[in-house]
Amino acid sequence: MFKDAFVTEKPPIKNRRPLTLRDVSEASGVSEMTVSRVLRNRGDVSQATRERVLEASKELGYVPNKIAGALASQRVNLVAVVIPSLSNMVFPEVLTGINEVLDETPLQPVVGVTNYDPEREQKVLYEMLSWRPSGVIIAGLEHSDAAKAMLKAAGIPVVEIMDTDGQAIDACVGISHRRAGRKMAQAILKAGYRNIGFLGTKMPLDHRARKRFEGFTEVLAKEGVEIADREFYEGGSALAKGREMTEVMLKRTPELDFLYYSNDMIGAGGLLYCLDQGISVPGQIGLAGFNGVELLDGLPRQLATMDACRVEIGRAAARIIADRTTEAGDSGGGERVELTPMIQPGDTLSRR
Amino acid sequence: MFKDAFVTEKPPIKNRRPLTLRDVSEASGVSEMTVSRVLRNRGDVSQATRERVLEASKELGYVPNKIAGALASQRVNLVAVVIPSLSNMVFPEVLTGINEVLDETPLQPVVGVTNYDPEREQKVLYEMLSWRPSGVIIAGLEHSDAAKAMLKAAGIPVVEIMDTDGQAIDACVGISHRRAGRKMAQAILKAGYRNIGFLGTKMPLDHRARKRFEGFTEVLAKEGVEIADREFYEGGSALAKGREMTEVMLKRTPELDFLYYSNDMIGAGGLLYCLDQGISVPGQIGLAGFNGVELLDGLPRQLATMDACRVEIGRAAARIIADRTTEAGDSGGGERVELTPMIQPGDTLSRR
DNA sequence: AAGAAACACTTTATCGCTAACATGTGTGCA
DNA sequence: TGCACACATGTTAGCGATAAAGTGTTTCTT
Repeated sequence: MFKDAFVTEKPPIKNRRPLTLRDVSEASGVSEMTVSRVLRNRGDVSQATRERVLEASKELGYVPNKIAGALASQRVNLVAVVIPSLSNMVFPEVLTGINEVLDETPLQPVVGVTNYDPEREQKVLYEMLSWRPSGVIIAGLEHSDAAKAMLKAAGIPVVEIMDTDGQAIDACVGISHRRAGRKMAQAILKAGYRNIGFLGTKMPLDHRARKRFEGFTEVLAKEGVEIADREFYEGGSALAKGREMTEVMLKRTPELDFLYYSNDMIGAGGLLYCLDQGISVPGQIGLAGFNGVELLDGLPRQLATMDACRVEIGRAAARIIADRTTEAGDSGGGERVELTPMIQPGDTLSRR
Repeated sequence: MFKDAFVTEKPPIKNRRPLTLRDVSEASGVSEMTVSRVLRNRGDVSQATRERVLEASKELGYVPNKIAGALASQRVNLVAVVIPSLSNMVFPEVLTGINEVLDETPLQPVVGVTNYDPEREQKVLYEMLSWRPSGVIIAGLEHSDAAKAMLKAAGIPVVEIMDTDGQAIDACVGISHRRAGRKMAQAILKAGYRNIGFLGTKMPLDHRARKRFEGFTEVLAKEGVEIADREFYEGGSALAKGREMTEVMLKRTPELDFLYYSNDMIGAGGLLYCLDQGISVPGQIGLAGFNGVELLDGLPRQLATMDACRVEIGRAAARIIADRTTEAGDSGGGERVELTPMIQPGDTLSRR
């Protein structure tokens, strides 16, 4: 038919059906299997045909169909990464660590965002698992029962990250937020502060912030100190919120001599507020945040904080997945990596 | 055999092969096809069987295999999103917009990060296209020839975002950075500033920053004004860099009366530096950034900036993809959406 | 009351690839 | 010379789903 001749001559960009291995095999005069071998660098293929195939493939602009490939080989080089948010900076940094390690493997991360919503987490997880990834990296140890069941049933490596205070499904990489809270409390008490205020996010769903808070109050309680005031926020620009909350709290409870913020962003806001108001830091009032975000480097004074080891968490988690998918006898299971965050006293903690 | 009996009785979490439609169909006594129909809510199924199937499916913990589904139906509900970075905050916001829109469709975004490296972009794109997504959203108009070829050949909707100054492959959503640079220059000149310094990233690969710079200098030139000093940075904490660069520049060129920063983060650093030094802003020196990041709300003074419409860009891009994949006659092609960024003069531009 | 149409399913044939095995060469070694 | 064996390819049979077409039942129609 004319039409066919046409199509063969110069595929009119539009109604051209997608290229397959067959097209490449015909163009290079070998079997589809050989083309497949060349494209995957697997098995014995002579240099001559290899070149011929590669050329034909490039010529046509062929892009392999991984869907078909994955189905046939029962192997998917994807790693599902499920995190609560991208606007927190914490998680992009974790992703950086994951990328770093996976870049040297055939594995590829796929990110899903839950917005701190367990229901959404479950949905996202279901979606991701339906692509049959080689592994899952998921933030937190708290998940819906259904989500836990899915993870257990998936039969793939699962690494829960960020937090080690709790029962992991399989492997686990993170820091103990409870301990982090305790450490900070100790440091603050040691510096001599006694009237301590806490400022943070509303915590029903931010389990890690909650655990830090619990560890924090636990140590204070042992010394007979109670949180003198507290304030919680939700949404909005964290920096601005930090400002506002600090103002509110200092007006309400002027005798405070220390403010512990559940993250560096609101802490930075508080710091800026104090400096604005001419409040002497850390003399009159001490401040500390949590996370060690890079941002802080540019502030007029260095906020005391605690590094959450974000990049390292990402790296370690990715390494576990990579090792387990590579190693023949899919060895391990249940790895547990607890990193130790260090206090960075900055300029706002020691009372000189 | 004993072993089989065992496996049937109580699948010992380990050597259990993954569940398939067949397992569900056997468990509920209908054909695989019927199960498939139920799970996808498609076609006629009686209420009775529907329930039976759903129960069996939940009971077993079945998760459909989208790989197989996609291959069979030749439909993949993924949208590839290719962006240069996640640590810039600009892109997470774009993603937010994309998510917002796609959440109401069956489509799902998959993110790839290029680190501003064209070669990496090409690789990431290749990877993504090999999953045969329903569409591509990609940042920028500048791509390697091979990347452009792939995009053209893919036969799917392609939306290039962020930038409208140039030739799009297919659709395009963004702002004109050249115009944004021009507008800012006009506003600065109008406010009476004449000794203007520019601070930004090293630009070989950040085409949008480059275009803003070009637009900016173009307008200045028309008025016979030349950039009095300039400074570029790379890597590190943007806030800290803003501080440092500002210090360096003001020491080198004390007669400057305005500093234009290529992004808000370094602008904020500069602002903090000026306030620290007791330099009167905007009296003695005016400042402006670019992007309208939320962060700025918390600063002691509101930095002049220009909203880059990030969330809206994400929304519009996603809408184009969604519309084209839904609509029967896959209508359009070549949509072009140019958004208009507005100057937010804040407290650092008008000379009172 | 007979044919059409709606319903509730099942059967069959792919989708594009890869695993596993089959086939056909040339080489080395006894 | 012949047999093993590495190499270079081809063949066949799925992977787990869905589209499309097929098979019985009901339920309208008029």
